[in-house]
Amino acid sequence: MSVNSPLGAHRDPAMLTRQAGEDGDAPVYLVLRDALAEEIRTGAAGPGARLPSERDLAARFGVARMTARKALGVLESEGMIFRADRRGYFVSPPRIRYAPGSSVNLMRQLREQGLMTANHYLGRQQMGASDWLAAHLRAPVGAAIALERSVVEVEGRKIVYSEDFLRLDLLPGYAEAPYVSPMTQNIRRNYGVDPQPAWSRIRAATISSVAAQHLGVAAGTAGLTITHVQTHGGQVVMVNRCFWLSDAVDLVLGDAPEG
Amino acid sequence: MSVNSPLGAHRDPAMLTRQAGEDGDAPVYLVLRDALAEEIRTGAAGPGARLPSERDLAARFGVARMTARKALGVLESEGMIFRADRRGYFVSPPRIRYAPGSSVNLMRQLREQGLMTANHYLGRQQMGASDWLAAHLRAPVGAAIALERSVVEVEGRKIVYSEDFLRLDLLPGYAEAPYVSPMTQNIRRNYGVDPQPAWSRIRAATISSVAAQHLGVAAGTAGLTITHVQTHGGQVVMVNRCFWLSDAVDLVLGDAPEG
DNA sequence: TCGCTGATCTGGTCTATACCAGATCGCGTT
DNA sequence: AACGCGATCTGGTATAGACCAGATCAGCGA
Repeated sequence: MSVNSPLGAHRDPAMLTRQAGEDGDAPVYLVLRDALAEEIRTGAAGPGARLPSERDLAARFGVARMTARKALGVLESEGMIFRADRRGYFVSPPRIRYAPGSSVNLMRQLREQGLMTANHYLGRQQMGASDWLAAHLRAPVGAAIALERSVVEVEGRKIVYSEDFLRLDLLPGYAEAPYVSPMTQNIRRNYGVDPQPAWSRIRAATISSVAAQHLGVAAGTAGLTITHVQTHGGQVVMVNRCFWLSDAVDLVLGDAPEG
Repeated sequence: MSVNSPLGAHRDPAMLTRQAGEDGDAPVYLVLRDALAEEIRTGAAGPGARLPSERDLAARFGVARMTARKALGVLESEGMIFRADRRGYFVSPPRIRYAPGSSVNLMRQLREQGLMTANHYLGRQQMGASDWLAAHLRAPVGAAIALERSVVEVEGRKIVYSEDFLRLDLLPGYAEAPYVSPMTQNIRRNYGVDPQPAWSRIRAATISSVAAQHLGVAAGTAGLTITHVQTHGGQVVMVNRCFWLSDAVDLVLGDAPEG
């Protein structure tokens, strides 16, 4: 779809004037949201299609740019569209499905859904355990930790920023070995440690600024933070923390049917 | 805490001027966010304490009201504060913990955390299955459904709006009987049906306008929508859909330690 | 053809102002 | 003490304008 998209074309700028009847006292930005949602739903604009710019929409619907921006923000937080920093707004593809409780790792789950995926490895850092990390690893503050970072791209969009924290004292030789994916399998085979899922936490909040940077979204973007803790023999071996763009995913527990 | 809170008092309005050094080119609203976050963290303002108004903050920090509002919006989406419609902003209590996979029902989980809770029953409606409902219930469109609605209040704040959809053809006599809580137990004892959790879906999105209304928050507020499907003998008996204010809860899978 | 460059487009941020409606609080009456 | 009413405070919405920096793209030069 070009910038001259069908969305909003041939529209009477006055149509968004509040009517005493139908829309009652609904805010203008919600009326505009509904109009856009309807056009996305019925229109020829499929997933990935570009929406008109904020300024375009504002002009066509006869509202201020900030009002159009707010309407777009609602659609974004509903997951119907997503924005790419300074490039525009696009119609969202269907949410991918991810079962955080499953033993099948993320990349494999994605491939089983027939999605085009890429795993961008961002490198390794060695560090001492922070307060947060020490509490989660049940290790002393300052314990030697390896941090592996990566970004997962699905259908051309980066949607997950992942951090793996590994206890080096329980994984002798890890610091000298190269990165191998998938990580759990690598550890199981080469380090005599069999990490088992202990517990996970799902939190809806803005993603960290580092994550936002790597995902190419504005700081303060809404997301899901999922923390996985894996143990072996009563000891926490690794903690995985990943930041998801919240509109990209449905979390599934149990055997959900397709769709 | 009164409206004349310590937050932001005795502050030099010029302090938010962008510095070439420390803050680099961080947006003003993020600088203000950090300042407020720091004061909340270190200050005497405990959970439930009221923050200064948007206009107050704007004046004290020397920024426009919309900028102060944006900073507050970030803190809200991070879960550090929450807003009550037209009443002000308040420091958030710690997130409650909810294990959606547990067989223990929500109210009991809350009580086990020592929280003050209330379950507001909103009444019953009888209806025909919509497209969405028919798909989830694996029932024909228009099938007879009972809808039970309720709101859960924790520590004085309404944080969950819940809808239970029940297949009346599988629960003879339900339509004539009064509402009994907890629902699953009621059904198990009185209708010869033993609902078992089949699958659940967790989605981060804005909550529905109906939910927003019942929770007393602005339309378009960010939330979590959790859908539970329960079956008996291969048939879907009930579907529960609840809307959580996303800053109020941590979802837990497995045995997470305290804190 | 390739690579650079500058114009242009886009969202991101920020200001200043205005009005509305719900929530609250104080004051006066009963 | 209880009630009612209005002033005031609050966030919610909306406008119009402005500037910035990253992304993009057309066109030019090597």
